[in-house]
Amino acid sequence: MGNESGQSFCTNAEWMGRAHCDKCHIRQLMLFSELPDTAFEHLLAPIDHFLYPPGSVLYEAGTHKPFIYSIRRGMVKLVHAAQDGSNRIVRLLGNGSAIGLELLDGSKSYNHIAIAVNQVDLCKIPVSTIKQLESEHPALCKHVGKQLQDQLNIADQWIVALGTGAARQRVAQLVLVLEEFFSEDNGAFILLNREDMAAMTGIAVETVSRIVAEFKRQKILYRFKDNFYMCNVTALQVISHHG
Amino acid sequence: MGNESGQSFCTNAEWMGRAHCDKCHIRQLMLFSELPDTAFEHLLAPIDHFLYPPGSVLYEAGTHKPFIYSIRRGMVKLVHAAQDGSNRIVRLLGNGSAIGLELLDGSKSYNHIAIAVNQVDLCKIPVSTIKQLESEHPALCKHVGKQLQDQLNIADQWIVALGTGAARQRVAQLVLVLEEFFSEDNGAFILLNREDMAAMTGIAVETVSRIVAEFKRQKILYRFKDNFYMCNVTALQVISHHG
DNA sequence: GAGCGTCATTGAGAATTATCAATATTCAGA
DNA sequence: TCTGAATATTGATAATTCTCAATGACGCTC
Repeated sequence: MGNESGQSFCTNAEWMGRAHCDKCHIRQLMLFSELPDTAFEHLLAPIDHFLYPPGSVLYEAGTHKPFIYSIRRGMVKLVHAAQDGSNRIVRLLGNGSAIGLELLDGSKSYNHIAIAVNQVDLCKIPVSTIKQLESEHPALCKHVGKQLQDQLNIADQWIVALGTGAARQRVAQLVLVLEEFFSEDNGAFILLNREDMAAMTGIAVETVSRIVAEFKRQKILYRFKDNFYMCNVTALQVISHHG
Repeated sequence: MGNESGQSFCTNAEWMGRAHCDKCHIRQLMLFSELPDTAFEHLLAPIDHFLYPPGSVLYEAGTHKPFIYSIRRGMVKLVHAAQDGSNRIVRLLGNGSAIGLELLDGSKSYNHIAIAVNQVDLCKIPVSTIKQLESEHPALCKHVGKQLQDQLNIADQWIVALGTGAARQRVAQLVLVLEEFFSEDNGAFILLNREDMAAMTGIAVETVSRIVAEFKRQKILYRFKDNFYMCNVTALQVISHHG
């Protein structure tokens, strides 16, 4: 089931150096917002900064490397693998989200497989460092709680939006989620491959493909550049609510 | 959309008196486990103890009464109401779970409608009291985080088990969830009505009914007493994994 | 115990979706 | 630019599920 060899899954990850949280320009978006600069002066274990190419496995369910990850930029999918080999994508997380937090609650292993969807820029934080910072700065605990509450809200939205209604409604909702949470500055977003879209909505790949192709023909969804797409939000909202 | 009148939804709730957390015999199961008895000596706002009959609305989405609830005994469903009037049950929570925690993260209103499924025995805790206790006992924050992590795990399980696969598999999973988390001392559990089962699995009521009736005919599911049922776990597991 | 309302079950046909198979498109690398 | 592999689209049919409608079962009140 899990990988027992002990070697890293991420031989292709690029080490970007030691993280300098005190100088991090996006810290206010991250787990360590509101901690003072001085908090990072005497860390027992260092925080490292990595760049993972698309498709990298950040961690596997059942493994127990003592790290949590804070996503600086990029998209990560959390996958549940069933016994029969089928996969279900449970959550899609992006800039500012922290993953692997289950380790802070005494869980001995990760609950999901975490895979980079596009290039992912993240900080790898030892659990011991989090515990040290939490003991020195109780406010951190509230930020961990906020992360969890955010993810709970996302999970609820997932259940409601992607788990209810006909296939066309679900795909419309999925595109809306991508548009809302993962569009770039130019307003365009990466359209995931059909297999991933199927694994998010619980629909067969071919059905997803048919619906996406239909949206494209109707110009509700259109390619902007490369793998970036744009969509007609209003039209998709109508579809998602009625069919 | 929401109820704007300001009057309580729960005119039928029975007040069981002021809670005495320091003497609570199930405190170790609840939100306040590990807090010292002395923590409850000078509460600014009191914690009250209520008994709600089945079907009571504990709170409504969009409302903002400043209370969170700790379930001592009973089952509560968290419901998301869609614009079109359809409902989706997002989560089912029982003994020891806390609900309404979104208020602690600055959310101005509840995220769901919370409804008692059977008789529910709970403590109603003012948000100000939680904040007071949190400031005096930072450890409480970790317990809130644990609650959130637990609920996140439940939500993930919901997505995987009840949102994937054919109707028969989902209903089998649902019965297994009821058996695992909500069975009484005698091993029997309440079988929800078909409408609720449909709202949990995203399946039509009639389809749920057909499948439940089929399980009954196959003696995989059988009535124990009153509205309490028992099931053949092994058979349901086989169905849930294969069909 | 009869009547009544609510909920569960069943039936039949329509609509949706899955499955298997073929074709088209895209993209990376030679 | 060509080629091959991977991915996306489309077609045809089978299976599943939804919908509308009718019937049955159960508890409650009078």
